[in-house]
Amino acid sequence: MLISREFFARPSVEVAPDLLGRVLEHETADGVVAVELTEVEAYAGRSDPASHAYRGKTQRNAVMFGPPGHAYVYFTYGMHFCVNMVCLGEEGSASAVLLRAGAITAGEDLARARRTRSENRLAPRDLARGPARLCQALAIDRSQDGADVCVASSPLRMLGAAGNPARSGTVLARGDDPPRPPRRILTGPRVGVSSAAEIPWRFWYDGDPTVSVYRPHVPRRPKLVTP
DNA sequence: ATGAAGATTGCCT
DNA sequence: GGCAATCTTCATG
Repeated sequence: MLISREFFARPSVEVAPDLLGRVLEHETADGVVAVELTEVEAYAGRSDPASHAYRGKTQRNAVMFGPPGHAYVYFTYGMHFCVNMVCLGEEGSASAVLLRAGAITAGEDLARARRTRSENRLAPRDLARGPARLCQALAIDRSQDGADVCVASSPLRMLGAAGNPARSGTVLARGDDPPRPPRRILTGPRVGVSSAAEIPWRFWYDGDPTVSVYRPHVPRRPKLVTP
């Protein structure tokens, strides 16, 4: 079941905890990989010093200023991609939710192949444990920037989870997972942000092994040049 | 034009 | 726990 655009047309702080347990699916020529979200972070946009949208609209963050239900993908540290879901706060607020981690629910072999660097076999919990790892497992890059996740024809789409309220009471088809019991959601400071670090806008499933480890922001030392 | 910092990760000691 | 990798974006001169 596809998630509606109205779902995303709320402040990101409301959307973020609601995204836990939802499934992001990406279909490419190689196949489908899906991830059930276990950790997210809300960014408020223009009013949030930690948001990429804080200083206004640029070429990079333009999608965040557009309609909700689209993917904002950015490139960082010269090698990593991270994906957000655009939400709606106040008009033009450019709020979004960063997808930080999840559990692979489909296409595990393909996800592992994309994530594998060395000979070591990655454990399932490590396939999408962290925002850049999640993108790598799903093969998300800047070409998915602006993708609409609310239409069935999109290669990148957001689905409701098995056992979510919309499906309770329906007869499960053979092979479907049974509904799961509700899970406790914890909240705390966002990972690696230098400003507004005290605001608890990170949400995750208590005790879930796929949730990334918390790290406070640490400024990197300037490159040292010795003549 | 130039430089510093970054919503991170993996490998090293 | 420390640090390098790697490059885009943004701010400043």
